Amino acid sequence: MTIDRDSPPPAEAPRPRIRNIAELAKMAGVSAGTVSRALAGKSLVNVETRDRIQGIAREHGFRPNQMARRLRVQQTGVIGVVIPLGHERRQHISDPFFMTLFGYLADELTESGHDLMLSRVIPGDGEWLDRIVDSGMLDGALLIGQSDQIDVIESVASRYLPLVVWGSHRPHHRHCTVGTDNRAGGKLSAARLIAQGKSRLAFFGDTHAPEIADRLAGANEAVDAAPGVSLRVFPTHLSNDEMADEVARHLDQAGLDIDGVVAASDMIAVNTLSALHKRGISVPGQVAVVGFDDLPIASQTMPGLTTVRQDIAGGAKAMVAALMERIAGRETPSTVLPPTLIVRESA
Amino acid sequence: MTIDRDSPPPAEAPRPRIRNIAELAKMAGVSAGTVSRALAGKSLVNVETRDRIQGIAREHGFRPNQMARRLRVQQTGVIGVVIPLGHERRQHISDPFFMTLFGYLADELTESGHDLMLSRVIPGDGEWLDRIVDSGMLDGALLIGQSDQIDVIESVASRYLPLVVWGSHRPHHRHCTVGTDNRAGGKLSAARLIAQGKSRLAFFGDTHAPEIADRLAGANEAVDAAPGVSLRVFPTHLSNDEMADEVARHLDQAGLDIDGVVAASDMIAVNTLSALHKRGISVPGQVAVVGFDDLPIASQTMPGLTTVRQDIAGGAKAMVAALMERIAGRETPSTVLPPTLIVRESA
DNA sequence: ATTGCTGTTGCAAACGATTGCAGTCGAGCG
DNA sequence: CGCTCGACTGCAATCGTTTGCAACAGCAAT
Repeated sequence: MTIDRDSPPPAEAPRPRIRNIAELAKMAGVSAGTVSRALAGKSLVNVETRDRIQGIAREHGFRPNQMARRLRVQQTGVIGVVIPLGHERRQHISDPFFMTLFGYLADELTESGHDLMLSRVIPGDGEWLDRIVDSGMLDGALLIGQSDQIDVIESVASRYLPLVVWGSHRPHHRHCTVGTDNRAGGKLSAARLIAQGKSRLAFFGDTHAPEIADRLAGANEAVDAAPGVSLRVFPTHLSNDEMADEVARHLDQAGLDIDGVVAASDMIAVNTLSALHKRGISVPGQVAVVGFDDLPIASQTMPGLTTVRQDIAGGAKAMVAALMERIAGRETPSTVLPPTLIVRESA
Repeated sequence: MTIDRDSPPPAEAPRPRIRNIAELAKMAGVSAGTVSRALAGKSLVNVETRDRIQGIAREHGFRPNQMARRLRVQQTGVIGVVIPLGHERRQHISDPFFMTLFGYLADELTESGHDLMLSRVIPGDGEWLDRIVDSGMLDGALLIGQSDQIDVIESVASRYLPLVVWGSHRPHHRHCTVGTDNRAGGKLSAARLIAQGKSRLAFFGDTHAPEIADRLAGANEAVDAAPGVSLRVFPTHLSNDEMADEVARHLDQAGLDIDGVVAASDMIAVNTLSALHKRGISVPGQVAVVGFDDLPIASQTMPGLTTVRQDIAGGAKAMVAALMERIAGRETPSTVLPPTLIVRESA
């Protein structure tokens, strides 16, 4: 299992390494200021000294220390990306939805020349977000999900402009959010099931998170508008390990008292599909399922998952755009993205 | 789509914000040095002045600037995580394997009190890694995958100790790697198919990446040892969009000339499963499939995916452990993790 | 009364860049 | 010849901490 324990490398040191601008300045016979300007390619230095300095720098592989530069110019080019872990404790970070959004965010951010920092989050302490935004290392911060930390978020947002949050917008919120119209999404989901002739619906999800609560509200809206249709809610965690068991338990408990399930996420839906399959219950014949998110995985289940699509890529773009505005000192309104129903086979 | 354009928030500023340690020092009537020590909880300051200073800090929500502190103490607590994008250009970052490993890495690192920075990667420029490690912002760097950048990695590794790479180990490499024994994994995969009575095998994957080439080599090893068994290789990209089409094309081209496929990754396997299903080809009856990675998704396909498991969590742990050693200035050997065959229904 | 601690605190020098301001030097112009 | 101007370059302050060293007070021991 462990190999290559042999000799250390021959440790060749071709040139003495230059540690800072002052050393390079001495070598070039100029002052530190000139070196700084030369390396930055400013026009104030004579082209030939500039080239000479850049030559030495290249030759010795010297690059100015970013930490020092950033301290001096008072901006870092670093954006913090944070997931608040409120109720769901462990491993939230590998949640596929988070990862997908995170991937798009990373693309957008690096595209615009920013670095991206994932900061330590200590739940259960009302100061986690303050610690992050006050660290002085960040030009701005992006939050993925509100969890149950609305109060903390609100309080920080009231004094810290460059903050954008993925989640649900409420009229009295002061913080800038980008998110899907979850209520509309929930309604789409339930409405689809009802349109397919289902009437004994179940909702699988954890309604402590505001997003999920909205989806449930939307589903209820559709149900209320349809006479003879009922909806039971089964609390289901979002973290992958507990989820599978919980779904199985719900299914066993409810038996065939349900003929349609509106899942609060695609992951829940996928687990439901697989649990139904194990029990020999046909989809969508006996029980229809509709998911939420439209993650890549949704198109690869069998049967294909009918789901409510969130425009994750568009959301990421909107978040970054808003953040850039706010870094520049301008207020931005919240954005709510319309969901769309993607019909596949499961409902 | 855009709401809440109304009035800006009332902008309450309860207390004048403290900008730095010196201001706080003036308020407390002590020197900056004392404040620094007090905030750090050092024992050298009188407990009662310490408490007083901490009180003022808390009251005003003051936190020392990390950029300055890190410049001074010459260590950042930040670890860079980088994916080299060599041949596969776009969207590599949302690759589920990468994301999964990244998630575990993030867990390990934050666990040990480190921040994690995803740096901009400019492919096609031999200096990308130098730029990252010489930025002066990082205590160390973790690379996910070698892609076709071995030369660059080797050259940086020869002068920069705190660097650990996920990927294949070759005897002459000087850089520290952590990775699965891909050859053994490939062999397990093909051997399973052969043991199930399959004899016309196909390999789906992109052999430009060293990891994948190893898996193919392992598969060939198993094939060579079994008389009458053949293996054809079908180049298949790793990025999600092209993959589905390619797999479909392969299947149409090969028809039933194949009865088993060793997929270079679970994502390829999942796509294969779904393409087979669409064509009405039974799994594992007519064609058996085995994947590679054992991502969470593998257990949720129908039929469940038989696959070669990489110990991603263990790998992440090993990478971080090695990195910490190296940050402390000690050499570490490479680690190669044994793969295991996870048997489900698809083969 | 001197010496020697001990427990606190202040001073000032780092850390490694950037940048406004002032100085130098030569050329050009009246 | 004196003056101005432009093109460079150097000086030194600044960003906000940390930390070695010195200082100082109070107190016990000599």
